[in-house]
Amino acid sequence: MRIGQLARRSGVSVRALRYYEEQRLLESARTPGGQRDYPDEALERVQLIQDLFAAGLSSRTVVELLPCVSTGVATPAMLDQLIIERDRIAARIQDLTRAKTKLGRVIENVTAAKVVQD
Amino acid sequence: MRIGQLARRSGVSVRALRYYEEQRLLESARTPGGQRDYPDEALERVQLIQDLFAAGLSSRTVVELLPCVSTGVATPAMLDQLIIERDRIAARIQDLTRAKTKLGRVIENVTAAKVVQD
DNA sequence: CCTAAACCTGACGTCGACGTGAGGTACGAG
DNA sequence: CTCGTACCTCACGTCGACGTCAGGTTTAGG
Repeated sequence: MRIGQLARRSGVSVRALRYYEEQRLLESARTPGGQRDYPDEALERVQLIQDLFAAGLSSRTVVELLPCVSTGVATPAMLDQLIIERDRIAARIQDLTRAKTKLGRVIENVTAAKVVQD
Repeated sequence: MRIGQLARRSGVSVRALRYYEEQRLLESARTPGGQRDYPDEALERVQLIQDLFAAGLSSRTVVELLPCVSTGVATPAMLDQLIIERDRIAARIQDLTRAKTKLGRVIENVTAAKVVQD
């Protein structure tokens, strides 16, 4: 599979895929002409990378954790890092939940005020 | 209250407070000498701004929503925006929850493998 | 009056995940 | 062989929420 097709299938840009390779998140074989050639598994990998980015991990962290996320084998340091990131995500969820509740209350207030006004 | 004290009380930097003013998120009176002088309510306001930033809102969005968040009065457009942001936060929470679950499973796998190995 | 600490206004630097444009090469269809 | 499209490698631009440095002013205390 070439880069354009992988981009369309995964929903990320061609530029992003090259960036992933630059950051050593994603490898590619090359055609004799020098064009990238991806195996089918690359699709899952790109989706995994996207998930981790969406969770707020940096590319540096992702590159450290990708091996154990995909293989299930981890060094103690990697396990620590995994736990740190999971806890960070949990804390972030707390923050967002609080903010959502706050906005929800504002919406209720505003709506109530409007109803009264009507 | 002067800027340094507000910074210490709210836990944000002096630079950040000046930035908030630049973005019209926060007002200040001035002493005859030109130094910022904040009322006590500024503390709550800064905390509110922080909460909204933490929820991923941009300063532009915050400046649009601050009036109704603090006063409870909103135009229809503001109400729409409030709902959009709340839903965006909810979606973000979903993403993070999925990622957290995924990392949790990886941690379980790794831990299980290690226990077996022991 | 003097000094140190806190404050002021520019204005440039940062970081991460790409976007974007330039200038050139590879590939598949006809 | 040729054309159009996809691809290649630099390499600079972007955006947002500040950090940081420079050079000067204000304030509170002794």
